[in-house]
Amino acid sequence: MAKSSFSFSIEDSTSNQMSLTRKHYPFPEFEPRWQQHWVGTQVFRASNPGDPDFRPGAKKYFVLDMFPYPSGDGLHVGHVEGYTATDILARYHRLKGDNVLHPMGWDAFGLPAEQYAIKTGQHPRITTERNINNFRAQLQSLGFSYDWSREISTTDPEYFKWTQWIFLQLYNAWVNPLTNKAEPISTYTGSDPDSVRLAYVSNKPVNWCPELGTVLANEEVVDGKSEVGGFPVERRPMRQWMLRITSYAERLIADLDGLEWPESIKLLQRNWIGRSEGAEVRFEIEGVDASVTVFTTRPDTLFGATYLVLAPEHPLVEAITNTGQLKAVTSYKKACSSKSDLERTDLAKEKSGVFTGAYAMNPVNHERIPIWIADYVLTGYGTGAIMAVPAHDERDHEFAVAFDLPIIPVVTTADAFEGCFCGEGIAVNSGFLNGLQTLEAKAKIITWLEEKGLGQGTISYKLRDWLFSRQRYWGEPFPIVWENGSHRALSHEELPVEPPEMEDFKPTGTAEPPLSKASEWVRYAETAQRELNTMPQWAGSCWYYLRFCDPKNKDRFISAEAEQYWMGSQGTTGGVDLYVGGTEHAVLHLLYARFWHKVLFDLGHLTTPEPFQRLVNQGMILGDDGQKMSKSRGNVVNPDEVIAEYGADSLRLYEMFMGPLEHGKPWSTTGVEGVYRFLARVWRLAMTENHEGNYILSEDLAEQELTNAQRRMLHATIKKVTHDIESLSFNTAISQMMICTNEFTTAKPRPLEALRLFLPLLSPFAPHLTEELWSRLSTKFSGFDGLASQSQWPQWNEEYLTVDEISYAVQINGKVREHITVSVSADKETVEKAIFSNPSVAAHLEGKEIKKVVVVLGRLVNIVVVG
RNA sequence: GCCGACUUGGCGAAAUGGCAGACGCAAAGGACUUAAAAUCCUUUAUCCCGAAAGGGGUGUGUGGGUUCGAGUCCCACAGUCGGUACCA
Repeated sequence: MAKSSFSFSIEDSTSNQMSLTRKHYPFPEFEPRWQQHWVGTQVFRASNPGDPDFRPGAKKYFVLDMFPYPSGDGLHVGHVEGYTATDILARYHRLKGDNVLHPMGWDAFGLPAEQYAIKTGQHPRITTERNINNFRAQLQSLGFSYDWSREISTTDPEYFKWTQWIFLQLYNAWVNPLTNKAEPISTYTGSDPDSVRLAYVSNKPVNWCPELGTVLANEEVVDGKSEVGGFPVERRPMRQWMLRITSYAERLIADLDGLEWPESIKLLQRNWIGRSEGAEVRFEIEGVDASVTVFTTRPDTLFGATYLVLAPEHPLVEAITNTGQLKAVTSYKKACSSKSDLERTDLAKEKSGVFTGAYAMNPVNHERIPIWIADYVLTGYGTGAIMAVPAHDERDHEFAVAFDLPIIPVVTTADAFEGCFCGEGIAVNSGFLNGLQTLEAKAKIITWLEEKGLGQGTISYKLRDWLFSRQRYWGEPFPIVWENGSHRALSHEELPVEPPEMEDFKPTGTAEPPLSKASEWVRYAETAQRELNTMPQWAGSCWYYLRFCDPKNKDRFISAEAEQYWMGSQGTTGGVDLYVGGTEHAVLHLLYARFWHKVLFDLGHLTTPEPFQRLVNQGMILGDDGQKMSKSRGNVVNPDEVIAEYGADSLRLYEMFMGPLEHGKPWSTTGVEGVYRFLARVWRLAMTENHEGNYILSEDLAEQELTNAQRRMLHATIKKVTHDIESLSFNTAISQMMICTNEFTTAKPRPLEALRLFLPLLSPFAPHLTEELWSRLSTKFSGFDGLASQSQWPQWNEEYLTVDEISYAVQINGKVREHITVSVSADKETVEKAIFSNPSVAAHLEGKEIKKVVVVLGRLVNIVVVG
């Protein structure tokens, strides 16, 4: 920012008058004025069915931003990019007459506020409120057309009351395997409802982060370290709430097909869910009345299985280990459990493991094969046990080589390979499978296993159930109490469960959550205590898009009418019409929200199966050095400073002009100056400075018929901007508006009709400038009634786009040699005739033999010659 | 390792298989001005021939292919940036 000609910035801030005269156009005066007007008169309020001003004929358009976490750092230029894109769409659809829902709110629970509170002693509610006020002011200073009457915060008891209510829906539901849908738990007829609830308690090992004093979801652990802060994470068993998202794995994959999402994001979700088809095979254990079931994707290689490996935590390990190996097995298990995930990953290069002393029988050939334990087999995936086929699996191969275990090839291929071969081929050394292709062999062995009752075809998923509790203060408390060691739900009437007022919410240093210190709050009744965990930050963002449809509803999380209207299908699979946000939420937020939505859909609370019909990821804005913006690099651009220097419209327009929305792109301050100059040129289309230095309407303006060229330019611009907005190609829409503006800057007199058509086109991009010009023009001329924000999107007329003559490029062997102008109505023969009668074309063809002539009407002619 | 995205002037970029570089930035020259800023006009991929007007060659990461014609489609390779990582 220091660079450039603005060396009087100190004076600017002390003398308002100075700064006003120095700007290319007086945005510091009118931008705040219009922002106040829009907010004050609720210009962008959306009406719901049943509201007095509701227009039943209007199409609905729900355009949503990923709502921000209101951090203390304030708004980032990256926020501005996505929010400007959606604002353009919202304003465009309003001008087209649609009923537009464009809301904003705050994802305000979360660890940073709590950690800041611990450091400063201020209650997170205070800092959160302050940050929200700051964020709201910043968003309003950009002129975003949100319906502020629908503002919500996840920390508001009126909001999290319903977050807790949805949790109870999950708690009180199960997935009926017959229908594959969630149903009320009352339809479950088994003996142990707690074992099938969608929200359940688990004591399995979880990701515990001692530094943060909380457990984390798998998704929040990166390379064995916490995603937030990068602290080491270890695995330890703890009593935790889990959500049974795995019951929805299949549908979460299948329903991606109908969504207008980037293919790369769909792929990311598919990979995360990690569906793999294979088989479970049962191996009898020698000398013990037990069997091990393994999961494999290559049942066709069963004849090549030369040993089994169990995860160290596998429940059978103790029962099968023989006395001779007991010591080795116990110490290996201990070593594994004390290792953090980080160490386990670090040591992954060397395979380790120990022999249990037990043997299993390979069901196909009755071979006696040893059973090992090793930490390269994970307890949470498949059955926690594998059959090792070292000839055809790299990990098994490496392990077999390290521990000198037999390697039997059972698949051949014509291609040469080194070490082990993992691809598909022809089965050998495999008894009744010999000679079969891998695909056929798989089918045959699965049938065989199923007939003999030794196993069956099955599908396994990488996706794990969602660890849903955190040991934090600043989150939604669970609507659960414990009594005599068992849990039960609170009734709807007892919601919301608000967190207790606490002075000290520091981590306890143990696995006990901070809420344990609020002893009065914890004591629910004589014999009942409240659940001490809180929900993760994702909870609030899982359903906020629904609440925006009906934010003030006291009786329901969303009314049926509002849900059907705003989330309704209108010919698509339904949901939010456009959702814009960063790729960082590709698997976490977007998967969790889809899961909750499907549960609520199954239970009859919603009418569509997916929340977000169309998703677009904005690219990252980099510093002017091409690196990711960060405080340590010192390349962070502060939106407030850009607004002060060039205005909100310039910032909005620049971020849209930088390049395609989806791409990452580096910041350039001189680039901002470029669009700033463009906006100043638009200003001067209508305004001029008088002798006193005041802006007045330009004398060049006149009720003057457009020339054909001017009309063509305007209508071409309407057409291109319309198409480009719908395809989110904002950069090319802006360049077309620049071309159009340049055409009119020199026009004298300047037809007012041009401004009547042009200003609405620009208004979604630069709403303040267009509003101001519209208003000033209305003082003297007709056709500028009301607000520009509430005017009409113009319609182009194809007739005006036509031209009389077209310049054809004449290519000879693909190289352009001449340009020849021909009437637009000329047919193929006429064009050919015109070209061959041209003397300079003839000169090029001198002494050559014409092999072929290609005429592309309206574009070019290619003459293929030899010689 | 695996998966994905990307690669076009000095820079950000544009181009339904049809005249590559629109639009903007930066740079250079000019007009206006006492001067500057602002504004306006002109030039600007690159090499060669020419005093000039003009003409010709080469060019979209690299190498092949399809086509009358490829930045765009196909194959192989390289580089950059994301994501992921013993998932059997």
